[in-house]
Amino acid sequence: MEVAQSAFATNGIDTSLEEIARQAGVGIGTLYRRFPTREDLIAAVLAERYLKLAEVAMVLAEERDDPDVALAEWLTLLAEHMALYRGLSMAVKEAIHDQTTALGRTCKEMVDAGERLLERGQRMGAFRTDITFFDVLALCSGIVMAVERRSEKPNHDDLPPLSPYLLLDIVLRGLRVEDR
Amino acid sequence: MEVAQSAFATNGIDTSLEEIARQAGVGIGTLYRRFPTREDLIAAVLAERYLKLAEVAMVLAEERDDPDVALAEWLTLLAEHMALYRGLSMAVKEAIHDQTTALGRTCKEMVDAGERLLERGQRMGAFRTDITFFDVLALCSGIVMAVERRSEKPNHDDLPPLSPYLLLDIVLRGLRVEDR
DNA sequence: GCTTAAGCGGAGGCTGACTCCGTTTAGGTT
DNA sequence: AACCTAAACGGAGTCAGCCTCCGCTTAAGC
Repeated sequence: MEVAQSAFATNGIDTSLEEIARQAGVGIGTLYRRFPTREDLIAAVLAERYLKLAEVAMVLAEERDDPDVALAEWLTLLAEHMALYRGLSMAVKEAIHDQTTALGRTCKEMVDAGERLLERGQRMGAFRTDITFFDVLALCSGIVMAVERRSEKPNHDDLPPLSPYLLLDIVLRGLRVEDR
Repeated sequence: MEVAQSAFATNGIDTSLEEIARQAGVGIGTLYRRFPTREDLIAAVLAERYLKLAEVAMVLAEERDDPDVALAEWLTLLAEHMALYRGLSMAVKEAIHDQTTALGRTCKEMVDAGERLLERGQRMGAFRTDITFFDVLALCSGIVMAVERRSEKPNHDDLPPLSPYLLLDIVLRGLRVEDR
């Protein structure tokens, strides 16, 4: 079942639930009973990935002496995660502030781990102290949303590619304190 | 007619077109004949605002000696514009790269004016030269998207407010060259 | 007063979310 | 083995919104 749901990857997170049910060879009713909302399904699909991100945050906090590098690496992973399925970044952005949804609860640990990564950097004097981790998350999800093409228009001429890495780099520079 | 369309303001840019037609006291068919796509309608509603933004960009380029201040002021206006109607930032983001839509064409002048503002700053050595104006636009629209609450859940507890101004400030710092 | 073409409006077809209820299935009981 | 029951299943049905198409209205020209 989870397997078929990874069809998120090809059609984005807004794939019709009927389509998913069909591919999974299961009735639409069954799908809704197991996952009452789309977010429950997303959360189920992504749960292990979030645990991994939380772990990695802690590892980076220990292994990287430079908090700047640590945060940069972690945000890169987070951005790559959110870019996996079209529409995911928006869903995550909404969920992060809403612990009442399954997805929100699934993100919790990851968010906390990331927050510690930022606050450690702030204590070490690497980052501005007037920002919260929510600001950083907003920027990261904003970048991914901005880079996403909504639909795959076939002949949509080769646009300037809009690298999320460059945009992340800009943001990270903006997070650093002025005089280093 | 245009007047009724400013009901975008209350329900966001995704307001059902039938609802708009009803409020305008007009048939759905009539609405579609005048504005074949939703973007045509948005473009019509926003056209003068975009001209204004283009003008302002040119004024700022002359009046503000510091290109940093000029870009900051202009991006603030742009962000405020995109935050006017829920969903607008995403529509604009998509349209900017697609001159085949009415909205894309309406944005054109504004984008060009903003681009000159950035490039002037780059020539004056204020901004990194490895970025394009599309990067800046992406960050700006990303910020507005990230700050938007998708739906107005009534009792949605007072979340941390997530100021777009702070986020813009971060990005602007990131745009500046390292050693000033 | 009549003709005709442009403009109007809404019925209808389509898709997808979500619900509800009749049916199937499997486990336990005699 | 036959039966009972409760849980799991599946899809028909309802609703909303997008968009098209076609019959009707209206007004301008004769």
